[in-house]
Amino acid sequence: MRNRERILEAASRLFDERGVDCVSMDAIAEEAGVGKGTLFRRFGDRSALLWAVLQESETAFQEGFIRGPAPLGPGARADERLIAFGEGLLDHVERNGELLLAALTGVPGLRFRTPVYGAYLAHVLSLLREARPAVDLEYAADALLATLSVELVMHQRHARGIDLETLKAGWRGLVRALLRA
Amino acid sequence: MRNRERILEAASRLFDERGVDCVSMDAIAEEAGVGKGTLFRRFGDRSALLWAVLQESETAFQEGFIRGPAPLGPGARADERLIAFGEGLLDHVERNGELLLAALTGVPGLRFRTPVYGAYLAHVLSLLREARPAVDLEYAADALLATLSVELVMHQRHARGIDLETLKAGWRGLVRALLRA
DNA sequence: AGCACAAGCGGACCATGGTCCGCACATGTC
DNA sequence: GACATGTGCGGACCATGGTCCGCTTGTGCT
Repeated sequence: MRNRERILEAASRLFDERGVDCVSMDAIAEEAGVGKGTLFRRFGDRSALLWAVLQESETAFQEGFIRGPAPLGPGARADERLIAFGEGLLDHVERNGELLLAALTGVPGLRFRTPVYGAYLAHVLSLLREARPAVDLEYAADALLATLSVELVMHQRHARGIDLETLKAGWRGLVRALLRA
Repeated sequence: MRNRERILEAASRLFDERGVDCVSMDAIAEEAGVGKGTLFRRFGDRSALLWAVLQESETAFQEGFIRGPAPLGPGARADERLIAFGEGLLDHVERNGELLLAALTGVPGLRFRTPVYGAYLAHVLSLLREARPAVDLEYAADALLATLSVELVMHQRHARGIDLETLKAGWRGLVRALLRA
């Protein structure tokens, strides 16, 4: 079905023009020239539509840490990879923050049920197992990911005005402190 | 104005009966015997109404770590107080999770703009300053609080089924690892 | 008491995410 | 070509959070 593409293009266009929060589902349907029902039949809900728009960029990031070049991908030490993962995720949020934030808003806890969170968690957990810090690894993995949550990072960047490099430095410090343990 | 009390009581009653998510603003207005406009004039929005319902319990918790007995309140070492703070917050979420979750859902980033977050942040930051770990203190404070976020804790407890004691143990381990640095 | 004024209340109204059903059209069969 | 069947589309409809305005009610002055 070509409708799916038309909808995603219409949505992207409107998001660029007006910002994600100012685009209603009705507006997307109209811009795409389809009925509103079609949007919801194809995507289920608003959040899923936003994920679909993000998918390309999300896949690229995941490819990067699963199969890409070191230090993000395999080949570097676990501590270096963990640092690179956080820095990469911060960059990803820098580029796609608005969309990510909107995609996670609404249903509470959605974030954790997403396959994306599963992939991140599995990755961080496997790096922690390799690095063997003296803490509960599962707990630490959630804790580290919480530090990189879109909501927090967006708040640090835009409400508090902390610059990206400072966040990356904070992340490096945190990871090193934890792995030293 | 006695309306405020009537509304809060009606809301609490309905929340207990049906669960927070199954109670609409219209239902609260009807139960309280007031117009819907009155709800919004008094509280501004749904989230603020929920905070008002929570206020007593929230204030008690904050009193506890600001002025209460050690180790939660003043008198213990910073590391012990930080551990007690996290355990106390976990207990608080255990008791009020549903309401807290609902109160934070909706507006993204609301969590961080709340005076509650400000109070927690200031507290954690001051304990960290006292404990002097070798990390960026502001970054670490946000990171620690992110670990205790209602959304994450509720997910760990109810979707993943991790028990409260395990979370507390994880928190203790995390804090000790960080302060060792 | 009668009147002028202010406060604040109620519920009609709006926007938006999400649902649902009748219909149009494409496809397959004779 | 005519007809049966199924897919999937559109937009009316619903629920809910939030807004707004006209009116009631209480207050103070004469």
